[in-house]
Amino acid sequence: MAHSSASMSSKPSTSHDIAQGLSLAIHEHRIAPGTKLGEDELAEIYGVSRTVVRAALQSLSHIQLVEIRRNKGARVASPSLAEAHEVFEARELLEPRIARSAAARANATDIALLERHIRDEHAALDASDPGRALYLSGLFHNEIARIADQATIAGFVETLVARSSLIIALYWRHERALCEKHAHHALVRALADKDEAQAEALMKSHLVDLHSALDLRERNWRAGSLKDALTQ
Amino acid sequence: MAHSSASMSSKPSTSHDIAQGLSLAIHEHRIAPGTKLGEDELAEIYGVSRTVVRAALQSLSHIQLVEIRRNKGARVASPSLAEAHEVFEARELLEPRIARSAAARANATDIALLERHIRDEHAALDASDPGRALYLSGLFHNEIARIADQATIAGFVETLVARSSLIIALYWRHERALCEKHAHHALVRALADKDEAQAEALMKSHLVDLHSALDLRERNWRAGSLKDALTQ
DNA sequence: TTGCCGTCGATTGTATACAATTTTGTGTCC
DNA sequence: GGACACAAAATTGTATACAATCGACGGCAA
Repeated sequence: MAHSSASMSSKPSTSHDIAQGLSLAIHEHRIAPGTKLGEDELAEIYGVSRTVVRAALQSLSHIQLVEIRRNKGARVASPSLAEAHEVFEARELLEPRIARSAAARANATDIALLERHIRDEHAALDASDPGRALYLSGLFHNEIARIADQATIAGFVETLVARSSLIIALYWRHERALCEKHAHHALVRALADKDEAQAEALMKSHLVDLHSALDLRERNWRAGSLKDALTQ
Repeated sequence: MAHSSASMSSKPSTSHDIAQGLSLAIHEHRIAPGTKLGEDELAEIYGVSRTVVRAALQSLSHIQLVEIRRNKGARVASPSLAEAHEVFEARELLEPRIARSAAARANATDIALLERHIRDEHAALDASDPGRALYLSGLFHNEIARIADQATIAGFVETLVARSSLIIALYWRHERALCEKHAHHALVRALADKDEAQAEALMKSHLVDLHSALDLRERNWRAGSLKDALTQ
């Protein structure tokens, strides 16, 4: 149940742990897109050999959270604007369908879990931790995909949500407030009512909103210190 | 340009080469679902160390062509019937949309390439090489996704096509002949005519045909010798 | 015979050592 | 002062060595 971040010298982290830790740090915007992820550096931080770190980085590169170039090492991915639009187009294609299936299958336990996610998200926002709120918001979408019981598409959604986190870090318009509170809540209502058409429509419009909230100008930030972000 | 299969002792294969070689062998049904892929075995075959083989296997596990279980090694994936239906449902969702985009963007070069694919496929069938024909048929779908210029969805399609090859190995009804000749040819015509609606409809019905040609009973085969398949 | 348990062999997981490549720094020449 | 060339350092790629785990075989007791 522990967050299993770095600096836990007691347990010998596996490559999965490391991938999870890096993924969380990227999701919560503690590591910026474009940051170099040196193998020795990570090996030292997590107290393992480069072998394990390499496995973790390869794993993350497959879901395009990091970009590995031969003999050049790994960096946190930095999606172009074109890629950003592609990702949201893909989400607009997949997730409404998933929401429909989820509405047909959701039970009381699922609904309770989703409501809990929303509560946690609000708590994170109140605690001025927008990074964590964003991460939980992503989990919310993943959870709906899981409820739909279509592991294949759910896997795709997971990678799209992950990449969305990078995209938001790069292209989000800060002027526009987080309107997700209402969208997510309404979606859960539709799922609870088993209203498939409504769930599909709400998901679609929610994603279109997100997509239109991207900034078409230039990217916002870069780089950042790695060890600080990972060792809390 | 070489096929870069195994037994080419001249070039020091990279992990990408090995993943490609294994992938091709699986696509062409020279390696059956469920086959054990021992690290030492592959390392010897390709003349590299286990390090490189492990990287290749991990790579293939991410697209679910092989299944890696901790301390148990890697096997060629063996999708369940439920997974099989999931894969085709996902394809029915993604590929018609992709076909529509491809119709809007296809140029003369693209059409020529697709027609060449179809010719190669026929040639393979005439040469009684159904494995290669199946592989080329998969390439055909990948190529359409590439033409649509949506790298993200194209990547998804690629993994779905790959898994479809496993599914066909396990659940294909042999009684039903390869009806793909007409379907693929008609699809290319629609793309050449830039008839988006027709392309979308044809792709959808083509996939539904494939899906309905799956055998709901039990799996067909298993195991098989590895070195023979890889060393030609 | 059947079931259990311990040892042994085989296979995978991890760490370390070495080779190859890229990057960085420095000195020289124009 | 700037550009090029070369050398040194740092980083990644690959191979090998060692540790841990799993599975099979065989002995022993019930």
